[in-house]
Amino acid sequence: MTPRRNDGAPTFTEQARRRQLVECTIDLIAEKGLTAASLSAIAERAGLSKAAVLYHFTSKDNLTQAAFAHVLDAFTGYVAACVAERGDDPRAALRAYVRAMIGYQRDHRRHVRVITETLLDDHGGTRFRAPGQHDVGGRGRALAELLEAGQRAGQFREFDPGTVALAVGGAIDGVVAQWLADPGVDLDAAADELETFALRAVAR
Amino acid sequence: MTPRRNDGAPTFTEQARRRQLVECTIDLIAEKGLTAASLSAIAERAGLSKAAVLYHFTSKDNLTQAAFAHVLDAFTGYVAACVAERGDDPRAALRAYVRAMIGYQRDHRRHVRVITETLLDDHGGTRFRAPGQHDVGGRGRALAELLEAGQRAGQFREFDPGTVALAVGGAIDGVVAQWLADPGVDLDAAADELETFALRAVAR
DNA sequence: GTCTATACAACGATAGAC
DNA sequence: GTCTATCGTTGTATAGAC
Repeated sequence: MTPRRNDGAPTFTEQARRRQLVECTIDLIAEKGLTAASLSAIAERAGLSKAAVLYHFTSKDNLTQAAFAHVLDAFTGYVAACVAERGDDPRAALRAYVRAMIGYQRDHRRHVRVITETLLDDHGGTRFRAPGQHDVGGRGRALAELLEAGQRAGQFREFDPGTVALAVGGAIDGVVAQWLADPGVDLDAAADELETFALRAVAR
Repeated sequence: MTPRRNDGAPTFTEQARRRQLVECTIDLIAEKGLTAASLSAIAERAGLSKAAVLYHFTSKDNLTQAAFAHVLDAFTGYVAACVAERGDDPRAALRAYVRAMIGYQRDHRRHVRVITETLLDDHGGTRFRAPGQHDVGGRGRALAELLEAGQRAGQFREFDPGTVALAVGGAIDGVVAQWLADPGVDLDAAADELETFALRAVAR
């Protein structure tokens, strides 16, 4: 009965509708926040009824998670590609990571808003994660492995890669969060600062 | 009419009721999260009706902000006191800051939960702040001034104190957030790691 | 398979009686 | 000062048209 179980053979219209609804949801969350992006508002923008939305997505949470995944995939994909380009040199890779993280968020404010809003929606637990720490798709581990590779290459000092990865990710999030709250700050200058900050912290 | 304007001469019962309601709110948020801490639930625990709660606090947001302020004051007070003890030596002060930030959050999980839950409640804007960055009471600036003092004393390298303060605060938040999500991690070991991480990053 | 229509409980908020 | 009664809106569930 429920078409969401029919993952093996999704209809054309089903696929198109899901994409459209995800798009509307992203727009609405970016514009007015998660709570203001009610099912009614999403349905109205998409031109259907509330119940029609719940036909394609079992719940509001289901829909917002789909929008979240869509946006996060683009984010992690971009960062991973940037880092992979400089995969040979650990120091360059770390710099590329910092620049990619900040550059993407600078250029995609609405996507960032969706990520934070969705992440911060309490999923019934204490599991609060800032954007830099979320381990969807193993991206949280990517930085830790980058750091570990640098240690093996003898370019970074001794430390626990997992903990330092959290620290570096958190440092980036902290600076970006400030920029989100007050776009007047010079994010590119902060990125430079952050680059040397991270390199100094892990250097031998 | 509304007693909340009457700040000059609050009734005894008024003060007591407000304190009681704030206490109930803190407990409920810590136990079940912000959304689950509905006005009905708070009223039930306090032994009054929903509307009676809204008499003492104009809105739910008003009440949760009061609980937030109450809890945050204790937090910032503790950290400020710890740092002031080592105010003479910038390096010791920075270490004290890191230890105090982590130590308090380790020992007061329920308070931390209230802070994050309240902070994350979207107040209609993009103003997302992680616990370490919030500038209530000028605590956000405290770290920046600490760093600046270290520069003047010639013990820290050249950098923008504001940006690096955000980075250090974010690094702490990142590690603590991971511990909140998975209490299995050794937070004390992470604190050691974070101490040298921060010192290395700002050293000449 | 896709959708409209309708109903429901719970929420935050308000007005007004006592 | 505290309560009851009520309102509009939210997310969700079900029935049934096409």
